[in-house]
Order: sequence, then structure tokens, then C-alpha cells
Amino acid sequence: MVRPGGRSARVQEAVHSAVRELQAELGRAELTIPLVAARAGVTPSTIYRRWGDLQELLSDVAVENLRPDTPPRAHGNLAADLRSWAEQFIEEMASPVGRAYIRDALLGAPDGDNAARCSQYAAEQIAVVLARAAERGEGAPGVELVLDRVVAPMMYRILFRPGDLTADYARGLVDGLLDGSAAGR
Amino acid sequence: MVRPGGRSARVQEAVHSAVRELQAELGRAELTIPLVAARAGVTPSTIYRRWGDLQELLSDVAVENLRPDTPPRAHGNLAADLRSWAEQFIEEMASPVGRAYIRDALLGAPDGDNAARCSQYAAEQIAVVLARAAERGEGAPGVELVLDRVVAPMMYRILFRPGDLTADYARGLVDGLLDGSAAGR
DNA sequence: GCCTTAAAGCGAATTATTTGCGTTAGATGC
DNA sequence: GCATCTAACGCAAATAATTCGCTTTAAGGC
Repeated sequence: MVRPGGRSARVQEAVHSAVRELQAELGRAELTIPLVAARAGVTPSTIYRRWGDLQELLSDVAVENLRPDTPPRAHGNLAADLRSWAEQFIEEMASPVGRAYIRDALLGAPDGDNAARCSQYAAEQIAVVLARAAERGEGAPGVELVLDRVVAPMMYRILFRPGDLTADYARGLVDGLLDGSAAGR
Repeated sequence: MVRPGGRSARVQEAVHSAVRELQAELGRAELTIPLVAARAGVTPSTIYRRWGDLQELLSDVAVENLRPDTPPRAHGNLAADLRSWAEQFIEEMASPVGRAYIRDALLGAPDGDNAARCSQYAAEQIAVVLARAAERGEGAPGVELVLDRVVAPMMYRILFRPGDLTADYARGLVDGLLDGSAAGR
């Protein structure tokens, strides 16, 4: 039986909050499960049983932090909408905080769906942008193509390349996609 | 003073081998530093001092495992070479073992260069393919463009999408790149 | 309101990690 | 070669984290 409400929910909320607070106060290096437990007013064994280890817990919190809180801004045409979204995305994700969240999110159980949720968030935002284009009658690529051509390169560089990423790069990816074939497959 | 040779090198070799052996015998879930130390004939504190924690050690081993052992096969033209390389890449990397290595490699210290080395390996292999094309006088895209259009999408899906990746997908990425503009920027 | 039971609390036992200090063996200069 | 220097290792004690059996609590179904 699943018990999503009541005490379980309160514990989860308390633990997540404790992680966020301590992360801000001490940085991740100092985080330990006993410490989080104490701050959350919970016994360590509760966290061990529910999350398994610190990685899993951090992964959960990171995914929550990565959830977009607003729909993408509308600018009247597909190119502007996509550019704007990609620029904001790269700015958030390539920042030290963003990189840390992404890493943490990936750190969760490989068979879990934390990483998939991250991709899902991006896909949903892109779908909104593309739906607006369709309403206006603009030819637009599919969500998958935007993921391949815009999101994937940004993520690849964030994860595998140390250097910094600029909004220019994000804009270039969008332009490269839209120039080629406005009405993608 | 750095001491790459002698005892240090032997210890590193012994520890790495121990990790590989135990990973194969017990799986990663059962791996602990004391266990690795015992197998390597080394005291745990040696590992703690040199690597810090299990993540860092696994990351080192993973990067080593990800190093390509042979240059990309040559087939006489750019399209065939790239396709062949991408197919082999996705086959190795999207497998359960490959996915695990990639995750482990990324898990190392964010300011370390383990992740960058992975990207470096791919870039070098691609550079070889592109150099062959140049020798033949074929127009060819730059390494960065191949990373963006071929490697990044594969990696993105490996990391963020649970489903399976096929050689067809890899081939499609290569074809999409070469169709657009044979003489890329 | 009374069961049932998933989830939390508690504490002891186990295991991992840190740390100070002595020792070993590559490296360097003569 | 030989003496010297010192980074890296070994050892062991102290500390901290993790596991586990058992008890208690409270959410959800009747």
C-alpha cells in the first residue's frame, strides 16, 4: 500500500528542506545523512531506509530544483521563442549551481527515473513553444529534433567540457536548426 | 614533487585491478574501499588519501575503461567512416556496461578532468576520421560540429533517456549532418 | 471508532572513515 | 655508487557513519 499523504509526506518535506538549508549553509562536501536527519528532526535510519544513501537523496532534491517554475516566454514567433528559451536554459544550467544540480540528478539510481524527469521537463517546455508556433501556422521541427539539436549539445558541453558556455552558443544552435529546414521532419 | 613511477605506480595498478576484479565478481553495489584495499594488498588509508572516496576511484577506473583501444576503422569515404564509428560508439556506450562507465566517469570531482577526458577521446577518434577525409580531398565538417550533431545527442539519450538506442539512430545522426552541408563550418 | 500495516523511532552492533606518527623506497645531487 | 630528502605508504587508535532487530506511531480501510 502506498501512503503518499500524512506523516510520510511531512517527513519527506522536512528532509528535503533540511538538505536545501544545509547545502546553502555548509556546501555539499559537509553534508552527511546524520546531519540532515538532525536538522529535519528525524532519525538517520529513516533516511537510510527511504532513500538508501546521500546520493539518492541529493538526486531527488536536485530534480525538484530543476523543475521549471514558469512556462517559456512568448515573443510572437518561433525563432524568438526558441532562442529565448535556449538562452535562459543555458544560463541556468551552465552556472555552477545548475551544473551541480544536473550532476546530482544523474547521480541517482540508474534504473530510477530522476534523469528521465529532467529530460521530460525540457521536452515539456519545448512542446509549449512548438505548440504556439503550430497555432500561428508556422512550420516547426518536432520536439525530438529540438532535443537532439539544441538541448543535447548544451548538456553535453555542460557535463563533459569544463569551459564556459555562452548565450551566443545557445542562439547558434537554434539558428542552425531553424536555418536548415524550417519545417523539420 | 610528482612520483609517477615505482611504488606509487604499482599501488595504482594494484588498486585499479582490484576494482575491476571486484566489480566483475560482486557488482558495484558491494564494492567498498576496505574490500578493494584488501584485494589490492594495500591499507584502506592509502586509498582514502590518494583518491578521497570510492566515487573518485571508480571515476578513474571508468575513464581508463572508456579509452578507445583502436583507431576508427577506415572504409574509404567520410560517410562510411563516420557511420561506422558512430554505430560502434553507440553500441558500446549504450550497453549497460557502457552506461555504467559513463556515469562513473561523470561522478568524479566536478573540477577534475575525468569527464573532459571522455570527450577528448571521442574528439580524437573523430579527428582521425576527418583527417582521412581531408587527405582524400573530401569536404568535411569540423570536430566540434560532429560532437554537437552526433556525439552529444547519443550521450544525451544515454544519460537522460531510459529507452534503448540503436545503431539506426546513430546512422541517422551522421546522415543528417552530412546531408545538410557536406562542407560544414 | 477499531483494525491493519507501512513507515518512523530507538539503540546496539557493525562497518567505514579520519588522523597522527613511524617507516619505506623513489628521486635528486654529489 | 652513496648519502640525503621526502612523497607516499603502513599501522593503529579514535571517530563517524551505516545497518539491523525490535518497538511504536499514525494513515487508510472497514
